[in-house]
Amino acid sequence: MPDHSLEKPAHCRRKEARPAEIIAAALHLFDEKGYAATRLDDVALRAGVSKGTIYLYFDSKEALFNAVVREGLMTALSGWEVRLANDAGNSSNLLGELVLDFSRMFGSDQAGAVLKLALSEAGNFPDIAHTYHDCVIVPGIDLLRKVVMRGMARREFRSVNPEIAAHIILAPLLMRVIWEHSFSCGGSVVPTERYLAEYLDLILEGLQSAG
Amino acid sequence: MPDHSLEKPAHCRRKEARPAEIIAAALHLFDEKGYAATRLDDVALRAGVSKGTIYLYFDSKEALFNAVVREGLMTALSGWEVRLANDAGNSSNLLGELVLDFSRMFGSDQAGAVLKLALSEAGNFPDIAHTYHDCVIVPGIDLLRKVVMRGMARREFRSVNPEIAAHIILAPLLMRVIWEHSFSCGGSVVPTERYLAEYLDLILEGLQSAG
Amino acid sequence: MPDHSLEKPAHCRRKEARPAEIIAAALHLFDEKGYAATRLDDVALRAGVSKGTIYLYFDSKEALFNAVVREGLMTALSGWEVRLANDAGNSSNLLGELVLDFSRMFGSDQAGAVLKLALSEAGNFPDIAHTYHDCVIVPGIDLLRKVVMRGMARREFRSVNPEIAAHIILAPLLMRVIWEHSFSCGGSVVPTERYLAEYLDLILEGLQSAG
Amino acid sequence: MPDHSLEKPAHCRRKEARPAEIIAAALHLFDEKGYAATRLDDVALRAGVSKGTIYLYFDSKEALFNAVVREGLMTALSGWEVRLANDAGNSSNLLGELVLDFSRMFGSDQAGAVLKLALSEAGNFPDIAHTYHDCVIVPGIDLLRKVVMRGMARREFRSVNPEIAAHIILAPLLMRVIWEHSFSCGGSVVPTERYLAEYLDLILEGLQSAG
DNA sequence: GATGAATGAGCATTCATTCAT
DNA sequence: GATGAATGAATGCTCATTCAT
Repeated sequence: MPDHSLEKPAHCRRKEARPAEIIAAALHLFDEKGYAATRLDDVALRAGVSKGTIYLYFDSKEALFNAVVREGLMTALSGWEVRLANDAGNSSNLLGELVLDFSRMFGSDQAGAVLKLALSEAGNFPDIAHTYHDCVIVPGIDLLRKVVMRGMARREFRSVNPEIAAHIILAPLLMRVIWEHSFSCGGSVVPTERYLAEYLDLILEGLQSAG
Repeated sequence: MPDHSLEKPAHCRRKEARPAEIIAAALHLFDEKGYAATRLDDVALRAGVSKGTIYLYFDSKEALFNAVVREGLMTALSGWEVRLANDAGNSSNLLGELVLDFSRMFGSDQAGAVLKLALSEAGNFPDIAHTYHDCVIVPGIDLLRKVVMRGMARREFRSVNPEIAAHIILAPLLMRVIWEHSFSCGGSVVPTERYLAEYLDLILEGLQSAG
Repeated sequence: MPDHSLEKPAHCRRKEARPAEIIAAALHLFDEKGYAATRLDDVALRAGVSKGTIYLYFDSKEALFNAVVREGLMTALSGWEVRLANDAGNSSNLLGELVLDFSRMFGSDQAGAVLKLALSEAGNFPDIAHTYHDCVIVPGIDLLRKVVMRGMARREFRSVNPEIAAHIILAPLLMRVIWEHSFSCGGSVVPTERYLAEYLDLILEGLQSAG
Repeated sequence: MPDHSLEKPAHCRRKEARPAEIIAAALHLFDEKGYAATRLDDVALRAGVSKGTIYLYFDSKEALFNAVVREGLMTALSGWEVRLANDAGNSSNLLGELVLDFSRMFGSDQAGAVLKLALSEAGNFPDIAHTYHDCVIVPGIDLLRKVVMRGMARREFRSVNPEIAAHIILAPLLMRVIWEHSFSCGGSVVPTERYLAEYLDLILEGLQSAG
């Protein structure tokens, strides 16, 4: 046990940090055990606060859950809209980089866990499912569709339904996230690098082959 | 009170059907509300039995959950191993039909719901996750890999990593199931027919294009 | 400890008796400690059931409180309306007997405790206060007013405002109940018999003196 | 931030007034919601101080409650002992004025609320009940008894038990206070003026009628 | 003195599980 | 076999109280 004699007592840590600490602890446990099976005592323990403290910042367990998911929404793909408008390069490269960005985003604990959570608990929290859908899925699909359309416009890609193509491109990325949060103990899956490379190869070939 | 002397007593009606009825009721509710949020009272109500009766057939709520998932495993893709060994046709068609079969399977309430359940509750029930993985996912991936390898062997498909390709082919199908069980209220998504057609087109193009 | 070996096990006692047993236990404790300070554990203990059993019969603590009060309403002064219509006797005697009846009613544990409860908790449970007012106070005042009016009509009583007179006649009776439920430990108050005799004497003198 | 250097710091404003402000806020809320249902947060809010400040002046919630009731005791009928000793007038008038004084006293928010409180919470705070009894009820009854005895001594009133008569005279006054604090929403009750007039008429007639 | 963030014991409520009928 | 009343451990939430600032 480290020596705390020089530190400030726990209950004096800055008020501003608390909500984030609690959210982080809650996200971890919600992801691990699901909403219903997570006890607020455990969240408190993990956040290093007492149970009552959670209620200083969140009205209820459900409100905490909401905050957890909403917090995860913010990490979205900012910057891509601008880049899409300006980038002069090849659409295949663009798509490849976008896919990599998605992968990085969901690879971080937070966004991946929130995705898993939103999908798992959608039945009990329709509002959250809706919010997640509108704030993460729809913009993601949008970005992909725009890249596909850009490729089609520039004759780099053959003619496909861009909406559906976007869904199909996104699916393996999301699936992989769910995978890792559901069967993580499974161990020896294909490493992300190789998976992405093969995946991009297949997708791009499918899109480009008109050429 | 009517005279039932000539009928079987009501509680003997379908003695053997009981477990299946309970499982069906449980699947419905587990799918709708998740494991933890489902009350055995509600399962009993929906199955038309008393709460105590559930315990005649299942040792505990968890045992019931196990039975629900295990029941869903049985519907798997039987027949395909044989067909793969004998079919002389074109691998693209074969893949197309296999994909259609997956889609039909998961489109049924049961298998789709079990997939959703297995993924959602994997964190709390590693055994179930493991079982589901071994009994559904692995065989499914196996089938797909074999078709891909068959296509490659017959020079119908270009050279890809068959394991990864199988995952990528499966992903949009699974994703779609999850989608429907999570955001079902969303309503106006792309219809399955169109989705599958575009999806097959993209995948096959990606696989074949070496030609 | 008595020998229970020949009795039925506790949880098999007849279903119909339970609510009444729980209500009786709750009334006792609500009266003694007030609504908020009464723990459902204690109610359960006193009723000889487990805490969960209370919830088989009542939706919540508040619902139990409602039932307790509503139960106390039923003991009202039935029979008096008929008697008032038929009795040919002297109004003073009639009033004396009615007062005695009130006193007996509120002297029983139940009605007195409910009166105390309804008054004490009126602030937090306006509905209950309202119900109590309508079902107990108003009919009680009504009865008294009718007797006063009867006495006035028969020239036995002088002319007073019957509504107000009824309130004033009732007040010492109610006050005594509250007294006993509030300062009961006080001990040596005036005995009920003497109190009622003096009270009736004063009241009747006040009413009759026109003569 | 404005410059307060010439003013007293805000938190020093009315240092000595604080306890009284807290007591007033507490009385209001205790009266409205009862002791148990009143949160110290709300008391603090209403008193315009922080929760911790309450503990600068009162050791505990119960201590605050004690202070609230004790504060209410002080407004008692001072001056009447002297008046009783000296007044040469008619006892009926004297009783009438005393009753009016009681009515005025309990009509003020404070004394009425404290009466209601003392009665409602007597079960949980026997000490307070005892104190209230000794400091308010007993002196009040005493005053009334003395007036009754004075009237009897002067042959203005007939012979009654003065102790019991005092209780009966007090009862409608107290009852009315309880009424207003319990069913206040009721609205259209008899106005105090009329009530008191009729009440005095009845009581005095009852006392005097020997004449 | 005054504050308000933090605490944690306490309580209402739920629900899987049992068992006498 | 089937029932459903009864159980009690588990858990979300509240609020009086404390104490570093």
